[in-house]
Amino acid sequence: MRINEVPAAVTGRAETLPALAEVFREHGYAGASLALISTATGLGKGSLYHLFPGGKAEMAACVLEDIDTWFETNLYRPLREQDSPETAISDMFDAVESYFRSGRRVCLVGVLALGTSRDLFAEAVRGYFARWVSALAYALRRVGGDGPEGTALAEETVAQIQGAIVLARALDEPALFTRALAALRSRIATAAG
Amino acid sequence: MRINEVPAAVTGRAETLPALAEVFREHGYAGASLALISTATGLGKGSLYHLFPGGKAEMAACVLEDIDTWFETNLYRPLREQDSPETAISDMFDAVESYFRSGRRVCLVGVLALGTSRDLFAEAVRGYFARWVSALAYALRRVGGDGPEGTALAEETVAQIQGAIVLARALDEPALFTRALAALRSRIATAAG
DNA sequence: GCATCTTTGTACCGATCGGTACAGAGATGC
DNA sequence: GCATCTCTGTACCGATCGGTACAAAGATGC
Repeated sequence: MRINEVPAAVTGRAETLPALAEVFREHGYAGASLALISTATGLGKGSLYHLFPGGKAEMAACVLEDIDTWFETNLYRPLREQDSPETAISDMFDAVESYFRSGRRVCLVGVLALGTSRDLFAEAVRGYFARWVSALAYALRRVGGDGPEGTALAEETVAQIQGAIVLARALDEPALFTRALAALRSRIATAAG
Repeated sequence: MRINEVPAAVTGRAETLPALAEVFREHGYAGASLALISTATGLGKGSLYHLFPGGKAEMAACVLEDIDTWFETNLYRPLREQDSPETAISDMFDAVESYFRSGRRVCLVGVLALGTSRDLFAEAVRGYFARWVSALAYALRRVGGDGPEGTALAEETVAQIQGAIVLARALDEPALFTRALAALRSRIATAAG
């Protein structure tokens, strides 16, 4: 391990990201204390600051990047590149349903967007939603062909997903999230058909 | 001031609530430190704990109650009781547009719903959204007459409002919020007409 | 003016915050 | 086996956390 520079470190980082993400999701950026992070990851402060010299801010930034990559790979790219836009859109709803655990799991990017920490991660937050909307709008235009209509429907769809997470959690009724996705599917099918 | 029991205290409380609400909105429950609260309200710790012996938790609870009362008076009751449900719904959108400052202001109840602090205020958060949905569903049923359809559309509408706040803030594009409200208005008009 | 009660600023409490320092354990190369 | 480098647990730092104690200031009643 003398020649190569950051092999084990990178590996170790990737493995902690899911636990880190969960802490930030549940407690927000301000509420995620190092003590919580330490227990959630099973790592002491020494290890944490070895992996993330930048502290909490770097942890959150890495988590955001990880999430962004996942969405880019599993949602945005298919929406843009898959041959059948109908299939891509349907796959998107499947992915959303399972990623957000049918409404039981919160969207970290949405949480950050609402807080003051938005300023810290403004660009990442903006990019995440902007690329979601634009990829979906592109797919909608391909399937429907209604010119600029796609963007409005894409915005409404992404907003509906975010709002459904809020509402499902507030009412403690995960079924509401699933229902909302089903309604969106049929709305889009109608608009396209 | 010997006979009556809590006159000045109550007055003082009500006057601090807007500033308190703003702090909780911007920083969340965990992020709203007493130092921030103190500067925002212009009150020292002595005064704050005199007005709210229960500390932060009581402050947040009072803010939530205040918000709930406002929505009950200005939105829910009109939706339930106004003669014309169409007017009530249109007034609701006007109120929402101005209350949320055209998407520049965040919904505190939504913020709390996403965080861990939801557990502390679960009942208040649940009630706020449950009554919003049910009042709107009732108005929609009165205007449309499609049986149980109203609840689904009401849920979608409230979720869309919440999601539009998230998205407008994330993209730093308040116009998106206004656009979303306009789309909802016409969707409801279509569904009703 | 005096006594009473309310209101408020300040000092302080222990706990916890994010972050640093560093010694020693553990792995690796030769 | 020994030197080198990576990793990690622990102790500690100053700052800030939410909350308390309390004395002085301000209002009020008579």
